[in-house]
Order: sequence, then structure tokens, then C-alpha cells
Amino acid sequence: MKSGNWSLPRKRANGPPWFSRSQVSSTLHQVGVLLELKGANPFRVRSYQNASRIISGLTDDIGELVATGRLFELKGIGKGIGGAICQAIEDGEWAGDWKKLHDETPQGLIEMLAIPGLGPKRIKLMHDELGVDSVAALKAACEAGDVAPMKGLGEKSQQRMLDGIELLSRFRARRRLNVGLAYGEAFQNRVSALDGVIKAQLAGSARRRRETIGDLDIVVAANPDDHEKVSAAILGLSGIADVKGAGASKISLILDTSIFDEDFKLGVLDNNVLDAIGGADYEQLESSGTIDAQVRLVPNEVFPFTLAYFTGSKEHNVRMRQRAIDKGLKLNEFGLIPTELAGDLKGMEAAVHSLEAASEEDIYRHLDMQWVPPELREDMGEMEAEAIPDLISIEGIKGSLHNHTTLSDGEASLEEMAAAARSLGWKWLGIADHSQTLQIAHGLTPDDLLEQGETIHSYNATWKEQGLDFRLFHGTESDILEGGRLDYDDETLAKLDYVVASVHAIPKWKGRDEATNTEELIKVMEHPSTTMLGHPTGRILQGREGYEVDLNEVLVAIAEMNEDGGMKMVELNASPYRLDLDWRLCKRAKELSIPVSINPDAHDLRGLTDIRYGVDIARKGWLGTSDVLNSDSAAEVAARFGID
DNA sequence: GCCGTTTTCGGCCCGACTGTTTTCAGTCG
Repeated sequence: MKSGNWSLPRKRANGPPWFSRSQVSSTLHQVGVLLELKGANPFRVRSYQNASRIISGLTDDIGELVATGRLFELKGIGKGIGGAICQAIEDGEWAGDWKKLHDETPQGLIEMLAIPGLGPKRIKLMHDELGVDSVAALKAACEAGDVAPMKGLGEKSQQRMLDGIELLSRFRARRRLNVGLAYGEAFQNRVSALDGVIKAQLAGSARRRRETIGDLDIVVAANPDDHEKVSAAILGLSGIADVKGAGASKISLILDTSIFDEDFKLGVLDNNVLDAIGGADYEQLESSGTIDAQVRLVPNEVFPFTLAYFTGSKEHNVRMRQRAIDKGLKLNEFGLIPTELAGDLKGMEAAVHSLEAASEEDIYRHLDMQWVPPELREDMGEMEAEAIPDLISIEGIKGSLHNHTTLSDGEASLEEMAAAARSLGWKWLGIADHSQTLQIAHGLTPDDLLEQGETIHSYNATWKEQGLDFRLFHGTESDILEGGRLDYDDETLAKLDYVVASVHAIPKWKGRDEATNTEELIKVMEHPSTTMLGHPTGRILQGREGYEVDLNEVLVAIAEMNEDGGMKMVELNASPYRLDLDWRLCKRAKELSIPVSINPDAHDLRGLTDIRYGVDIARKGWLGTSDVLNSDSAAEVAARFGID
């Protein structure tokens, strides 16, 4: 989940609150992991992980929760954890035993957790018995043959650890949504086409549209008589680099890029992104990449249960099982079984007594619930919600703002971008090239910018005459300069349809504290010409963390500006390298009635189609048609901008 | 560590697979 610095966060310059919500959440997560490595009671570990998730999903101000004592009303926050949070927020001091845990645990043990097939118990064993305290030390111990003779281990375990270390060094454990989905959809298509397969569907984090995906889960329905045949056919598919395990109902594979029908290509990335993810070497690495996949083979009548189970999330499943238990039912991957009929029967044997379900909808109905779209299954409010909203879909997208052309650092002309947007069925397109300060991206001078505006207006006039239902909007992606200023004079800005304000001087912003960054973002949003905040944290997924900022505070400030009839928005940057605004905060924007603008930030024609990842994340953030600017007609967008 | 029409200790979701065992522990999802 969280990566990066494994130390307790330092308190901010002025408080209380001395720490932010996200700092508290990641600290709880870390303490949970450290406890696990220490061999603590697994339920105690779970309490910390639970609390971490609860805190990360909060929208209320944490300082206020502590001050009012409402923190303790949250289910899952009790005397121990809640007390420690209060102490941290009010006094700026982390609990003594948390500090001790951090001090006593070697950094290397945490890194070892990333080795596939190696968990906290064995890591502790290696540390206690062999003094292993790093990935390198473990590798040396395996190569020296010190691991195999240990009790409960053997040659194969030792080799598995070496394989795991090799895999870790070859590729990072998680993949971005676009890459994970590309593998997943290719694999699903191949499996679906096999003889004897009734249906095959991607589950897991890919189906839930997490921003990164660890491995693929695919659920396959086939008649039991065909299972052996189907299993053999799957193992015979091209695109399989290795088979890690194969049982009667589960096959564990490693896929490589030969699963794709065509060569694996990344498309055009902007330099900012490319730098953060490792430059030109990255494409090479990705094109020789692999991904793990788990296949579950089940009879057709069991399929909905298995699909729901392996879609997860784990947290959602725990809540679902609990709900089933409350109704005298037992829910697992084989069925939903009345407890008195289940008795001591296990797995498929108990499943013959299951309530019937033709689809996931039926499972939820048996539990008196509305079907929950997979994107929402994170135990982030979906279990308590009175109604599940109608989520935005790709069909509801009529256009997007924040796209680039050859005038700045894009690779397609204005005309080409407009034509590509029309071919997607869009009714409008916004062009927002970089502003003058960003010279590395050929930021536009005021003259170039205004000339681009003239061109756009003349196209619009021509299309209107021709009766063509398409319109361009003219904007800029203005850099946010020192002191929260925009990058053009007010007179120039006033001639634009809209302004996306974004931070690009990332190192500078990362070198400052949260309060200053938050203040400057609010300042720039207050400028009358600013329409929306672009990629709000500047993060590059698996490349770099964003700058420190209290986005909740920024969103609240934007909402206040809108109270006076303003129409300020926030961007959900749809680039799979960004997906920023984070989905966890989309829900917050919705609560505050701030329109979210899903923007592909396209630098070429193919880049426009990145909108799909933005839609995925918007759905994950509970956004419906009315919450998203992109579902507006051109006339409605114009009205929001206050233009004809 | 959290929770409780179970008010105070006992339970906390559950199954497959692997490798090591000869009945089970560790890992994963």
C-alpha cells in the first residue's frame, strides 16, 4: 500500500494538529506491518491495518475529530489506537512503543516483505535464526545453503526464495492500471475462446480498477467434466512464461508480453512523466515484463460466488461474510449456505445447499443489498450506503478539457486532435497548452496563445455554419508560480475560455511544507480566471510521491468560492501515470458539490483514449453523470465558463 | 487491539496450494 520512507513522520511546524490524516494513516499501516514482522497476534495486526484504512477514508478534519472526541465513535478505533492518535495530534508525540518498533526493526526486513512467497513469519525466522536483515543477506544465505536445513524448510523452499528475489529484482511487484488491464483483457480473451469454457472474467484489483495491480485473477466457468480439458488448454496457451502451480481448481501462472497480439507499446509520454518513471529504459523494461495470474476453474452455477469472492476486496469480503453470518448464512467462494445446512461440510460439498445465484446481483439480493459495482468494493462506505449511485460510464463522456497540441509539447496538431475527438463521438474538446514559464515543454508566449485562440474561434464559426455539432474550447495549462500566481497577465487570461492551474516545479514544491503548498493552491484558485486545479498532487504512480498538501482543505476552500456562484472545479487527470485527483478524494469533491473534470492530458491522438482510466477512477470515487463536467453538452460547458 | 441484545473475556472470514510433514504451518487472496 504505502511505500517510501519507513520512519515515523516528523511533526509539522505549527500545530495542533501536529500531523495530517494521511500521516496518521500511513503510520498505523507501518506499525501493523512492524508488529507482523515481530510475530504479534495477527488480530492485533489486523486492528492496526483496519484503523489505517478507516483513517485514510475519513473526510472530516482529523484535528476536529480528536478535539471533539468523535474519533472514538469510529468503529475500529478504540482506547489503544485512538488514544495514541490523540497524543500524536495534540502533543506531536508518537506512542512510545510505536517508536520502539521502528527503532528495533531493520529496514531490510520490510524490504524482504516484497519478495513473493515470503511472509512475515519466515522473515522473522530468517532474522532470528540466521541473522538475515536484508534481501542481499537472504540471497547470500540461500546460496550458501543455510536455509534448506532449517526446520520446516527444505531445498524447494530455499529455491523459491531465490526465485522470489530474482523476480523482485526483475520487476516491481505492482503494475499500473493500464498495463495490468492490458494483460488481463488479453488473457481473458484467450481463455474465453477455449473449447469448453462457458465464460471467463477478470476479477481482483483489475476489476475493482485500483490504480495499480499486483496480479491478475481470472474466474473461469466450465462443466466439471471439461475441467481437465480446459485446464490443459489454459496451460497450453501462448503468453505463459512459467507455471508456478496447478491444482484441480487453481492454476498459478506467470504471463509475459507474448500474450499480446501485437508488439507491446506504451505510446507517447510527456517528459515529466518519463523522467519520474526511469526515462527511456522504462519502455524496454516494460516490453520484457511479466505479470502473475491466478486462474480459478469452477462449475457454472458456482461462478457468481467465485467471481464475487475473488473480486474482493478482502475488506469488502469480510463485511459481506459478516452480513451473511448475521442472517444465518455462510458466504464463501462456492456459495451462500444456510448455516444449519452447512454443518461441518467444507467447500464444494457444502455448496450443494447454497441459495441459488445466476449473477452477483442475486448474491447481494439474498443479503438484502443492492448490487455493488466492483469499483466500490473497498469497504469505504458501500456497506452502509442507503443507495448506490448511478456511476458515470465511458458512453456518457461528451468531451474533455486539458489536452496539448504541437504548439507546446504535444505530437498532434489542433486539427488532428479535434478530428480524433470527433471520431470518439465527443461533442467538444478543450485545448490547454503549457504556459510561457514552462520552456522545457515549449510553453506558449501570450501572442502565440492569443493567436491559437483566434484559430479556434474561426474553426468554431465555420463548424457552426456547416451545422457540425462540435466545438473547441480555448484554455491554458498555466503553471502555478511563486506566491500562487498564474503565468499570464490578467488581460490575456481574461480572453481565454478557461484556465487549468497546475504545479510543474515539483522539486521546489516538494521542498516546502504542507501549509505553504496548501495556501498557494488556494491562492491560485481564488484568481477569478482560474477554472480548475490540474493534477492536484503532482504524483507519478510508481515514479514519485506528490508534494505535501492538505487537499481536503483546498477542496473545502474551493467549495466556499463556489458558494458565491463560482464554478471552480478540480481535475481528475486520467493519465494512468497520474490518476490524480485520487479516487478516495473524488467522493469528497462530490460531497462538496465541486464538479470533477476528467482530463486525459493527451499529448497525442492515442492519449485521448486514456479518458477510460479517468472514468474508471471517477467510478471508483462514486461519481455519477451529474458530478462530472465531461457529461455536459458544449452549451452547458460554455454556460459554466460564462461564454456564448 | 477491537468489540459486545454475548457487559468483560473470547472470538475475530476462510479455503487452496505448497512444501514439509505423517498432521501442519506458511503464504496468498
